[in-house]
This record gives sequence, structure tokens and C-alpha cells, in this order.
Amino acid sequence: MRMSKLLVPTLKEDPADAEVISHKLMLRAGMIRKLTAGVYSYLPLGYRSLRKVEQIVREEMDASGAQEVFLPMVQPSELWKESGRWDYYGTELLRFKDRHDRECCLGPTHEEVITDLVRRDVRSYRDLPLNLYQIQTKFRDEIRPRFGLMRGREFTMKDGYSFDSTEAGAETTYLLMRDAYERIFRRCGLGFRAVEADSGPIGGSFSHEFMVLANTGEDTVVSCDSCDYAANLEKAELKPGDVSLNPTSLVPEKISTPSVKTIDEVSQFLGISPSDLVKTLILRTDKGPVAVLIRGDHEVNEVKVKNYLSVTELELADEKLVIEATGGPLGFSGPIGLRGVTVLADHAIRSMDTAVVGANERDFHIINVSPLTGFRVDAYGDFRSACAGDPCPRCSGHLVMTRGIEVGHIFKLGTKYSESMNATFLDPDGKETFMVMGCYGIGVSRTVAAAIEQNHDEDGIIFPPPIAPFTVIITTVGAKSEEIDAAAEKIYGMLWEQGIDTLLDDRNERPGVKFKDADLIGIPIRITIGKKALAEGKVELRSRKTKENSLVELDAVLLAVKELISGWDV
RNA sequence: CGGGGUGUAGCGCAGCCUGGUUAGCGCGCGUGCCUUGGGAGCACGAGGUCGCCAGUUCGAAUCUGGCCACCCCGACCA
Repeated sequence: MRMSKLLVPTLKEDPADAEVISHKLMLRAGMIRKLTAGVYSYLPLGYRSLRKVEQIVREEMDASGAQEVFLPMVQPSELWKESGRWDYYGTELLRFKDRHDRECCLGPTHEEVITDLVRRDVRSYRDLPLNLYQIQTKFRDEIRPRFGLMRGREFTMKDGYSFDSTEAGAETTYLLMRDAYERIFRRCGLGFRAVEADSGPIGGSFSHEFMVLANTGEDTVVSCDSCDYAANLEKAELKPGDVSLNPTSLVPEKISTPSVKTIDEVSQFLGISPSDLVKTLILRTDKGPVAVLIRGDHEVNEVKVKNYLSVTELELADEKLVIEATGGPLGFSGPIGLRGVTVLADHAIRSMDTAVVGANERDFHIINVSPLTGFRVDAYGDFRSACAGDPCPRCSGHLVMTRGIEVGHIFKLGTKYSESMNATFLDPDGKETFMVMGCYGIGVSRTVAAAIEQNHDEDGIIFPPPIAPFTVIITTVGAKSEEIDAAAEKIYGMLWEQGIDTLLDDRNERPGVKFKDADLIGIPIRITIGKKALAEGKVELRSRKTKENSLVELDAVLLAVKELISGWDV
């Protein structure tokens, strides 16, 4: 492709409404343009990158035995009512009516459609397992789209669904997909980590998220500094810890703490550390109010509490419920004397010798409380989020926190949809049985954005070669010259013949402009053709990543390019 | 939806507080000259319903009210 013919509207300045680096750079590099909130058009460069990711996904999915299909984006409400999600999904599901007044929605995901498809045509265990996937535009009416392609409302997703005749088979398929995902993200040239994710009621290690590591990521990845344990923050398990051996013998004492409410305020007021406090959080659930006790310096993990209680709804109580549950105002809740409320306590509470708690009375706290004897606890458990430095749940190492961008998620669904939608098959004994399902998603457009978050510098994007819109850019410099043009054309033709995507910057621009654009759009390898070197039969090769230049003979260009690509470090 | 903020040329902004000629600046864009190893220079030029609607006023980008759009912080997720 010739730069003079390509639509690449690069910008010198950052657009005012872009916040994160990938969004700014994709806009500046002329890869995308916004149509409306969370909805973007892809320009040639952006689309080329997207298609490269798609192709890698496609190849690896096919190699693992999955088959590509293409499902409708407009879906009838009936299917969603059948699965129960028409009511459950909420406003993220974009609903509308057609001219016959029939309710429809734009597909945010395709469990319903695929299950319907498979249940109609698959009747025997002989047809299983079956693994189908598609690469398609999804629409989710996100509450708050942001960060460009990182969280759009319309986005490109690879979604795959597997159907097995047995649990064991489903688990085998799951592991197959996990391996495929590893290969996909490795081939994309990304630094990533597969982490254990919350799998809700299914439990076990049957949900993994694939996180591209980048400090601008929205998710927190918890990993061990000595073993290979890694998990999403909401999932990361914690060891129980030791029970206090010398609980306080002091007598609890109610003290005045006027207008001192927050953990910080109380610890400052009393001159103690937040870890000496117990915070009592009142939560509203669909099974009634619950009190959760967490050490002052820790954070409650709502997903863990939710799973422990098997509730579907859980949120922090408002002041009204706090007064109802504790008898005291917001900010002074404590575990002593709570009635009619389930009291859960994090393991760490048991390790405390002494604690300061709220008195359930305005402007009072109680000091010298023994967590072991001072109040009733219905159950101890792992209810807090991990912190950096916590012991690893699998070995003697310690946990570290890193930021990540979730680009993939694989999940064992079990029979959730096959039961609600009656997807059955006849097993070898002629018995009607529910299919065991799994689902596997990759945010394709987000993967492109994540690659940029992970690979950029002050000059622009540094694309990993496999997903770069072009692998090589040929830049001619200096005054118009037939020799230079001829050399450029020759190399350009040769690289294309070798299947290397090459962009020829044939614009009549000054060198500075060409260099800046080449850097900005992140083409991994730049071949610069100038008068001086060409007179000696050489051109210049430059790596966008290392910024190292080397002069190579015209005959050696192809080899040098291939070496640079194969030696590219993630 | 709650909290904060912004809408003036393709992009980035000034002007608004204190209403008053023809609404400015930089970049970009067009033409010509010139230049060609890190976003050159000169000259000429095109491009604006000042987000929309109403109101106040002799007069509104500027003041008032309503609406809309977009961005940031929270709950969601690939």
C-alpha cells in the first residue's frame, strides 16, 4: 500500500476527549474515529490491525477443533425469556420493537442463539462434542462507555460455545480452549497472564481471565512472587492465618469519639493503626441484612461474600438499614449486641489480640475488645480482598499486585442454558441428557487497544509485528530522485512478494513528517532510503522498538527484515 | 443513574466575568515559490447556524431558563 493513497489522518495534538493512551494514540494515528459514545469507525490502519488479531484467533480456534459460524445480531425476545435473561440482563441489553411490534434485542452475547441452534439439530451423543465460535460485532449498552476501544458499547468479539456429552468431556474442552487462548495471545505478541477468575456457583478452577499486563489496566491481577498462582483480585484466595494466642485481658471500655467516623479518623483520633480496628459493614442482600467484620486496613470483597451466602444481590446498606440493623447511625457500627443479623467475620479478625469497634451509638467507640470473646460471630471466612504482601494461598511466597486488561474470559457453563432452554441429546443408553456447555470470549477490538496500552512510547505506538497494520514501512527521504524511487519500488515489490505487509511512504513530504508519522502509527520496521547510503548500495533498517539503526546492502534487506521480526521481544 | 466538567472552523484553544464594528490565534487544508535525514520558510486563500430552543435587550458567542451531546469519578464487563 502506498501512503499517498491511504487514508491515515494523523493528528499532531491529542484529541481533547481522549483520556487513556490507547485511545489517544489510535485517534492520533488515524486508526479509529468516534461516531457516538462508545461506537467507533475503523479506518484502514485500525481495521488492518483488528483483522490481524481476528486471523490469529481464527487460526488457533480452527486448530483446536472449533468451527466458525456467524450468528444473527438481532435476536427475538422469546429466546431471552426462555433463558430467563430478558428480565435479568437489565438495560445493558438494547431492546427495540420491529414494525410488527415484536420485541427484539441487539445481541450482547449469543448463548441463547447458539443453544437454540444446537438443540434443534443435535440429537445424539454421536454428534458431540461440538465447539462453535464466531467473530462478530456485539452491542452492550454500557452504563458508561469510556477509554475508546477499551470499553465501547459496540465492539468486536470472538465468542465460542462448546457442547459436550459429559462433565469430563466439558473439562477437556475447557482445557483445550485454555491452551488455545495461551497460543493466541502469545502469537499476538502480548505480555499476558491467565488468571483464575470468579466462577460463581460452579466453583473450582473453571474460569480463567486472560489479562494483558499494563499499568493502565482497569483490573487488578494478584500473583505470587514465587509460584505460578495468579488470580483476579475478586477471586484471589487468602489463607486463614493464625488465631490470636494472647487475646487482650483488658476490659472493654466505651469512649467518646465525637464526629469521628471513618477508619482513618478513628485511628488518628486514638493514635493507633487502622489494623487495630474492626470495621463493621452492613450489607443489604436478597436474603436480608448481613454484617461483615473486616480489619480496618482491609477491604471487603463483595464477590466472596456473595458466593459464600449464595445471594444474587448484595450492596452496601444505606443509613436507614444501618440504623435498623445496628440501632446506631452510620459510621459507628460495631459487632457487639447485634441481633437478627447474620455476622460474618474475615479470618484476619481472629488473629487480632485486641480491637476497637463501633459502639452502635452516635459518637462512641469501644476499645479493648477481644475479637475471640467480645462478640458473636456466625461464621469466619475469607471475605476480604488480597493486599500486596499477603501470603500466597498455594506456597510460602507472597502476593504482588499488577494491573491488567481483561482481553479474554473462558468459563465452564455447565448445564445452565441447556436446562433452561432444554438442549438435550440421547446418550448411548437412549436416555435424554442435558448438554454440558462452556463459553469462551475474546475482546478482539479490546486486544488491539490493550496491545497499544502495553506497547508505546513518547513517539507513539510500537506494534508487535504480528498485529501491526503493516510490518514494514519504506520511507524515502531527500529531494525527489529516480534512483531512490526505483530502489524503494524494488524493495517494496520484493517484500510484498515475500508476503510481508509493507507500506511505502511515497508522499512528497519532508523527512521529519514521514518519520513522525511512521513512529506514531507504530510500524515495527522502517526502511529508510536516502541518497548517501544508496550511493553505496545500502539502505537503513530501524526497529521501532529498540530504535537501533543498521545499514544493510540491498540484497540483504529481506533477510535483515525477517531477522528483526523473528527476534522481536515481547 | 448519582457526583464533577466541557460544547466557538477538521484538530487544539482564546474571547464570555464587564452584551456593542467584519468572532480571533496555532496547527491542519488549497494555490504558488522555496525546501528535503526528525512535524521547515514566505505569500495569497478557503473554511464558523459560536451545541439546540426559548427568553431578557435597541443589540446576545457573551446574561437567564430549558433541552441535547460529549468527557471524567462510582456500580458492570470482552
